[in-house]
Amino acid sequence: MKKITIGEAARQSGVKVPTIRYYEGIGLLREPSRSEGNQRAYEPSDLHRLTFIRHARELGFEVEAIRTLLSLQDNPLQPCASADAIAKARLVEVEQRIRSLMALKAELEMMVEGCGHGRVDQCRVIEVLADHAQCTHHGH
Amino acid sequence: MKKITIGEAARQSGVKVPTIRYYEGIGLLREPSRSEGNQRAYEPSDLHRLTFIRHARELGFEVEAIRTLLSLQDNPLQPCASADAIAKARLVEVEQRIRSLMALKAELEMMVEGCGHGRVDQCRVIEVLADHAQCTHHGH
DNA sequence: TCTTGCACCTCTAGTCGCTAGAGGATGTAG
DNA sequence: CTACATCCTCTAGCGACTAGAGGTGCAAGA
Repeated sequence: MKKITIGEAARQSGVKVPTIRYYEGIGLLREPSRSEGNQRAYEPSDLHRLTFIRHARELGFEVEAIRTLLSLQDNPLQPCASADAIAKARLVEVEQRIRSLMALKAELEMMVEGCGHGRVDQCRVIEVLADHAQCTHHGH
Repeated sequence: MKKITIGEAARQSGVKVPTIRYYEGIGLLREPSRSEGNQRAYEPSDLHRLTFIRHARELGFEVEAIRTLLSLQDNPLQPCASADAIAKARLVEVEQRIRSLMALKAELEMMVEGCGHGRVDQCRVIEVLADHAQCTHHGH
């Protein structure tokens, strides 16, 4: 098996070099073997793990959730209810976030459209911010 | 004008007490006058400013953007192009974030639906995370 | 062989927007 | 007068990195 440097691992996984070292520090990634000159030498399995982590981070999973997902991956004979629960919880979060962002979008659009590009004292943007009652959405 | 305590200001503005002190520390809020016993005494104008800040934070504006928006509000005779630009930039951010979250939602739904509640080695959640090529959306 | 220059090493501190807690002073109600 | 809530300042912590200092390793060209 070919070992690769941390820089190469970064290139291939899409995770930055300091972030890889950070993941090692918090125990997401095992400590790799070292070259004679004390440089980290990664194996293909580390690369897989890194890619898994990157993908999960992109999906917005927190490090603690990823820790659980990784330990599930390491024990493939367990029931996958935990993985399912984690993904479902994340899905609910994402759905909520989308709803809230849609409301914000509507409010921002109202602000921007209402701006007549005149002076600040007639500006809808400032006005809406100053007076919450003008919001169409009062959920926040 | 009636002065109020920081706790009352927190209650009326919806901004927590330590957060109000924090805003003062970073210069978003002026230093209020003090009572004999060195306790902060806020005026109605401070309350307006706090509400403005809270509302802007809820809309996701960063503190630096709010600093600019506040200085615009303080100088109402200026043209409002800056406020407009800030709001527009925020709108673009929100739209991008919504798009990206929609893609994540689709991917998470696929993961959750595919999970047959069996063992981890057949779990779609883990599988998709491990193999990025299975994603329907390759933007990330 | 030497040197250039990049990639690597460890360690600490900074980012953002708060939040938590220690340890003490003040204000108010009974 | 005594509780007790609220206030004060100060420092440290959160998550997930990112930046920088100060030093070592290594491969390639002159």
